[in-house]
Formats: sequence, C-alpha cells, structure tokens
Amino acid sequence: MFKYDYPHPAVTTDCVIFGYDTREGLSVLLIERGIEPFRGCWAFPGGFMRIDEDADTGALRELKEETGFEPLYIEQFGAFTDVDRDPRERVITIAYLALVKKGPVAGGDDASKARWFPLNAVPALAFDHDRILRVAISRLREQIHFRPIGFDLLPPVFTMPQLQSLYESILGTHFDRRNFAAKMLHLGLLEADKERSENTPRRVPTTYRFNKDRYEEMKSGGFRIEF
Amino acid sequence: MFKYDYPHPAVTTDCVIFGYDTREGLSVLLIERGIEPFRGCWAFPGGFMRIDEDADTGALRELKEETGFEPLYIEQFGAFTDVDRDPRERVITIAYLALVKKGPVAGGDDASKARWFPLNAVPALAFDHDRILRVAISRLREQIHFRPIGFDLLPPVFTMPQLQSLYESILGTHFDRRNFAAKMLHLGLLEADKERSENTPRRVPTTYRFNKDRYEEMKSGGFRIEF
DNA sequence: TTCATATTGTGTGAATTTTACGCAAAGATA
DNA sequence: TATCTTTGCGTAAAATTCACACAATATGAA
Repeated sequence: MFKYDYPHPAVTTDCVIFGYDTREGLSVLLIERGIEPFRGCWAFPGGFMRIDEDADTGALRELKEETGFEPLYIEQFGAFTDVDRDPRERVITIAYLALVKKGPVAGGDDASKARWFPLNAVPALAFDHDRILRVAISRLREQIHFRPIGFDLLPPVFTMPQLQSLYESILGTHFDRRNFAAKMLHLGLLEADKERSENTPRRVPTTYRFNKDRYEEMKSGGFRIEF
Repeated sequence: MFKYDYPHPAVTTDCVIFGYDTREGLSVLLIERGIEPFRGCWAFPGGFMRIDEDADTGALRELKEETGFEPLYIEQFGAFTDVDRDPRERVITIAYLALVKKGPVAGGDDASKARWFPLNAVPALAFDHDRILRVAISRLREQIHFRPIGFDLLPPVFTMPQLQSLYESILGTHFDRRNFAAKMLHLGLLEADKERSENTPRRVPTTYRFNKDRYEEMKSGGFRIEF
C-alpha cells in the first residue's frame, strides 16, 4: 500500500503503432481488451508506468511485451488528461507514436488478441483512444515533412512506386508520379540498388536504398521534405 | 492520506511563458523559487495538477495565480518524466507553451519574485527546466510556421519593422526587409490602419492590424507561412 | 515470334515563387 | 534647405513547382 498526503493520478503510456504494406496501406495495431473496463473493445497497447522507469522506457517495454515488435521510430506526442477518461480512477496517459515493420503479430503473453487495422477500418476504441488516434495521425503527417521516417515503414530495399504509395497513404493525397520521383531523387537520400524487385506485374522498377548517412549529414543544416 | 495498491507519481504542470518587446526581444517569464528544493533558483511557474482538473485547466490556473497574466495562446508540448528529475519524490510534469502580452508582472500571491529574462540571458534553471526550455523554443519556432501566433505577442496595432524583428527574434535569423513585407502582405492577414505609429525616429511606418477573420477562413484549406 | 497492354524512367517548357537589390519618398536634424 | 535615416514599392534573375509527352521494359495473348 502506498500513501500520499495528496491524491496522485495513475500514469499510463499508450502506443499508437503504425505499420504499412502495399495491400492495406497505413494500418494501426490494436489489442482487444480482455478485462474491464471496455472489455472486448479495441485499444492501443500500453499500461501503467512503473515508478522506477521514465515514460519512454515504459512505453517501449509495453510495446515489446504486448506486441513483440521492435519499433524503428518512437516519439512521445502528448499527454491526455481528461478527468473522467478512465472509469476506474484518475488516470492520465502519455501517448507515443511508433513505426514498425508490419508483419504478423509475434505475440507476447497478452498478444493473443492483437490485430492490424487499416486506417479506414478502425473500430470504435476504448477510453479516449479515438481522439488519441486522430492526434497521432496528424502528428505523423507533420513529422513526415521533417524526417524521412517513412522509410522505416518500408523494407530496406524498395521501389519508387512503393515509396510514393506510402507517402500518399500517410498524407491522404495523390502525387504526380514523375514529379514525386524527381523530388525524392533530388533530395539525395536514395541510392539506386543493383537488385531487382520481385513480383511486379509489368516493367521491373529500379530499387533503391535509403542512405541514412546522407540524412544525418543533411540534418545539421536544417531540413525539410516538401510536397 | 491517500492510499493506492501501486505507487503513483505526482503530476505537475509547468508553463514556459514567452513575451516580446522591441527592446529585449523574445523573453521568458521565470519565478524564483522560495522553497526547497532548488530554493533561490529560477523556474517556470507551475504546480501540482489537482485530482479533479485536467492538465490544461491546471496549467492555466497556475499561470494566472502565479503571474497574473492571461495567455493569448497556450499549448501543451510534452511530458517530462525522468525518474530523478525531482529530488523529493517521483514527479512528472506536463509542459505548456504560453504567449502573453509582455508587461510588468501583475503578481498574484507567489509572484513577488517573477521576472522576465531575455532568451540570451536566462540563468541556470531548477529541475530539468533547462531542457524543457530548449524543447519549448524549438516548438515555438515550429509553430510559428503554421499559425500566426506571433501576432499574439504584438500590440493590436503594429508596424512592419516591429513584426519583422519579432519574427527574427523568434527564429534567430535575419530577413530582407522588402521581401519580408511582401510575403506578409501577400498572405492577406494584415490590413493597413489609419492611425500613425508614435515615437519613431525617422519616417513614420504605416501601421497594420491582424485580420483574425481572414485567418480563420484560411485555416480550413490548410495553411503555412513560409520564410 | 509478334503485338497489344500496363507500368516505369526521363525530360522539358510554362507558371509560379523566391531572392537580391535599386531607388525614391517621408520625416528628423542641423 | 541640405543631409541622413528609415520606409515603401518595384523589378529582374534565379530557383522551384507543376503539368504533361514519349520512350523503354516486361507480361500475356494471338
């Protein structure tokens, strides 16, 4: 039993985990809650922050425990603190945005009910997670202009059409194929690859790799990807 | 006495309050701590979040109580959760960025020791507030591209040189006078004012007002101020 | 093998925006 | 009235964005 002179809220972390594939576009990973409150509802993986770990560590721990994924990018994007957002007691949550390489859920102990949902087919969510998701998406859209985080969602070797549909999926817009390729190549972050991509219906597109060293160089002088 | 099965951290809010005037440029409002820990150190106004209010409400309350200012803009920009950031007990803080019309500190009860510091003359700060300040400044620089929040820092009627030095002060850069004016006017957010500005050494610059209605119109179609 | 089809790679000119900078007008001071 | 400083306006060159055409490559059917 832990005692305080003043009431303290409980603190949780929640992870909005995005993944991507060409078939379903941008998707988010949800877990079906096995316990009350909101039993049977879908929610973000997350849990109580331990008293001896910071929120970043806690979010990462919960993410791995509940989904088995190793995030390629993770970033705190806000605290959600509405007084009655949790029916049990006063709980505030610190929300994280994570990108992972999409795949079948490897499954830790709790992961039996984890599933990917394409962004346009997300069910009603527990707590205030609907609002958290909206904020996460708008944050992802902002971030993609400043960091090449999109590349974390693709395999290490990818084609220009793949890269374009990823960007279109995240930003919800359509780009001219030729202008998109020109801009991307002009950034100097891509290098053409020898290998050929597999499983393409028509002409085989050239494959590229993301040059992370080049990106690190560019960051020092400030940096922005325009679209 | 409040008892929990699991340990709960304390939760505070802290406000990084920015003000501006031509003489000192961008400044931040700090309070000298009267109690331990960090007694005598300068820190952001803030305090414990109440169990029956959300963080936004708490931040606003503390801001008003401790400084007497009414923020023209306020925005949460992050939670800081390092395990040992407070020597007393586990305390996490939710940090807010606020803009106020700079003036003498009106002073609530605690405000006796509040003072404005120009950004290039900020003393060492209590807790992890140095880091919080750095994050706040970079957030302010980002935000100024998407919202005309700079106008909240100026008097309702202002001149183009005033507006320019505000932007230069926030972004830490220098713009060509003529190009800056052209871009600003081109946005359509300014309307020329009849009145003349006072106290100018040479030629009297024309004065402008910020057209908030026009801004609200523009927001719907997405919006970005480029520099 | 050949042809029609689908998809990718590259280029180019027009329109727009950014950038650098010249010059005259307006007020203050001598 | 002359001089100095600051503001307002304009313009040409450079860079970027945007719309679009055409050739090249692979597949599958004839």
